Amino acid sequence: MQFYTQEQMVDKHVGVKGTPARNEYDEQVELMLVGEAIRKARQAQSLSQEQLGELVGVQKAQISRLENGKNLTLATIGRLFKALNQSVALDIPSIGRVALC
Amino acid sequence: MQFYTQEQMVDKHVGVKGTPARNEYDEQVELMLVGEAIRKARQAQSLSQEQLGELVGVQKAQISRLENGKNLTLATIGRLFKALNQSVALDIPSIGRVALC
DNA sequence: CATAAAGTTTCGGTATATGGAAACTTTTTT
DNA sequence: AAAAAAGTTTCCATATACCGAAACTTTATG
Repeated sequence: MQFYTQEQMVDKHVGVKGTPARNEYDEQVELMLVGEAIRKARQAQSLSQEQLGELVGVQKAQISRLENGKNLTLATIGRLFKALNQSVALDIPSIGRVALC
Repeated sequence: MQFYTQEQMVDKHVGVKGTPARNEYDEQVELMLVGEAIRKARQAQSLSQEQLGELVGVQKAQISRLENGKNLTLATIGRLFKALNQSVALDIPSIGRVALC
């Protein structure tokens, strides 16, 4: 019986690093990770999506989309963590950090 | 003679923290800082906007816009620093870091 | 298992990003 | 100061984000 790593499976079924399909896949994964971070932050404060929506000023549907990696822009992320009362920064090692809220 | 801090001037002429006009202003400032970070990273490698454009696969006009804080999305930022061979991460203290490339 | 609460998806209209082409402006070099 | 290089802006068509409303699905709770 042969076993495969996650990386091998993705290479095989999506494409290796650098191919257009793989780039798009990797981007999606990153966005989903950001979404998951939002979800964790919300849950850590025991808020429902609806409650967070009220804090931010959007509907629960929008919160759901954000937590699932959709509609994520820098501005949106900033507004969200601002409402959650948490800092977010873009960290670029060679330059420093840029606070988003 | 009366002197004012930057913060006081912004409070007075744009609005205090929390007002819609001020929020929009602060967002713009953040985006410009990200743009400046991109510019610095490019210059550190002695690349022209045109050369960076070739690396990323876009025209120099687009690089110019990005460095001036326009058209900046997570995906765009990720692609850009990838081309510059530098890591970028979203840093959310309570949760951790999410790499964008 | 029935009901409510929480979360997700679809529809649809508006806003913003994408990025090429080309004109234009600023900066650098000679 | 003329020419070249670098950077910016405008125009424009297409794509994606934005986000409300409402239907729908999943997960808790009595």
